[in-house]
Amino acid sequence: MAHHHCYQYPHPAVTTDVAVFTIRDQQLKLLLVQRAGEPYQGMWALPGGFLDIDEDLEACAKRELEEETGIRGVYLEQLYTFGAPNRDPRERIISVTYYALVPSDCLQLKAASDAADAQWFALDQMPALAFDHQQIIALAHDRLAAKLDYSTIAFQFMPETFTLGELQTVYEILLNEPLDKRNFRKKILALKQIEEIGELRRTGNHRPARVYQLKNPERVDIIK
Amino acid sequence: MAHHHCYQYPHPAVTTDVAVFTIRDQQLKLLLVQRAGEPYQGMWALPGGFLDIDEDLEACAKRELEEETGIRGVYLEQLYTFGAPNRDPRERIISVTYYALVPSDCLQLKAASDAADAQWFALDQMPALAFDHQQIIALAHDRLAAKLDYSTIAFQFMPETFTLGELQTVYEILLNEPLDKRNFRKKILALKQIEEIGELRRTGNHRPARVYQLKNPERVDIIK
DNA sequence: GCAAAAGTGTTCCAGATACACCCATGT
DNA sequence: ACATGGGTGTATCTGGAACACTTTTGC
Repeated sequence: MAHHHCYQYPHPAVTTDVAVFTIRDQQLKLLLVQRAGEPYQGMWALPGGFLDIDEDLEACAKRELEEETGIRGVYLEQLYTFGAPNRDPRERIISVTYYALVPSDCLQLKAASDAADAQWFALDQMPALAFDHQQIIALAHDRLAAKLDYSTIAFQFMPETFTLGELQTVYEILLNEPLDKRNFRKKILALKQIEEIGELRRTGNHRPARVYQLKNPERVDIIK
Repeated sequence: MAHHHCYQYPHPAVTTDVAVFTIRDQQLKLLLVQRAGEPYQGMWALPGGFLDIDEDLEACAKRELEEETGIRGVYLEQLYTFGAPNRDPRERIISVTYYALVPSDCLQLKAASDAADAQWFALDQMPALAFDHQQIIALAHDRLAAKLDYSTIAFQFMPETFTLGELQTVYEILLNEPLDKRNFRKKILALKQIEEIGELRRTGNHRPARVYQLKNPERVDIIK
């Protein structure tokens, strides 16, 4: 039953790995799974796994993400392909990596067969990571930071409806600096990416806030 | 001698393909090779080929590029990884694609074993292309256009020494619009990426131009 | 002396930044 | 009544865009 798939020349294995970001507890966090098997058993790694032979790359990333963490329907973008000859001790593995952004109200994490556990980690409190995943995360974080400036990618962190104050908080966490409320609102509304749904949300001892939603929830636009 | 490399699960093949751009005859051109064997025999394709099992991805792109076209030592950056299940009729192939920029004085093209011929094509005069290479080229062109705005990537088209007039012509070709000479010089010199070598170049019936060179020829910086 | 590209500063405009007060609610 | 975040407009600054003439050479 073993080694029935034979080729004239050696073939590397191909995997996908996904760096999933969200905003939780006023911090940017990343989703990791604890490895159930060798190699690097017990260490933490990005969700991901081997490509099925008739499966599209992005479909593989989505499938592994759902199998290992229960997350689905998120914004997903290809990041980079890693293929250093010895990045995996078992065999030559090419990893096509993706990064994903999930809304801050996404709670549906589940541990599944390939992963003993899945957990959110703040970027400055990461455990020891398997393979070259530290490098993948660093690149994903750089890309996310760059895209904040010239795209509407940050909207992908928002739940279906949200207030301008909540959106500003997300931007402040991502940029790690306070923003001016009036300038922020002016810039966001000028993008014409969100619209009022006509409701007010009351939370706490203060004036209720207008509720907005994205006009094109799936879309990330390049701005400027 | 065939099919000695066996695996428990099926493995895709991995290739690299490279979209090489240059400026020639006042046009942005792309390097294609004519396919010597099946599939798509006689059609044109990007230079590229199969990854050796112990070879780094970028090394593979550079090796195939030199084997098929004689070009070496160019600026090379990973573009995207294509892996639609039926993009190659032979077997499942994942292609890690790169794009490269070569200086406009690069003449060393040679036909080699895998490619019957190598030739520069203007982007609006492309022949029929093998596989999904049309799609790869479109993406590479988009990326190049985007990077013009926020990086110093255009300098990679310049030979070792050049004049500001030559540099402006390159930008005008890439952006497909005339530029104001004074604003262009102001912006370029503000980048502090080039320096005078102290010589003048006289070409034609007019005043000689100062000759410049890059301070860091290998480096591409993000600007703004 | 004429044609052709090299070289050089200033004005103007638009988009980003800085900034302070009133409003609606819960306790 | 007071504490809390929601909501709003204007003045200033800065970086990009527009713009014309003199210089040096080959013929």
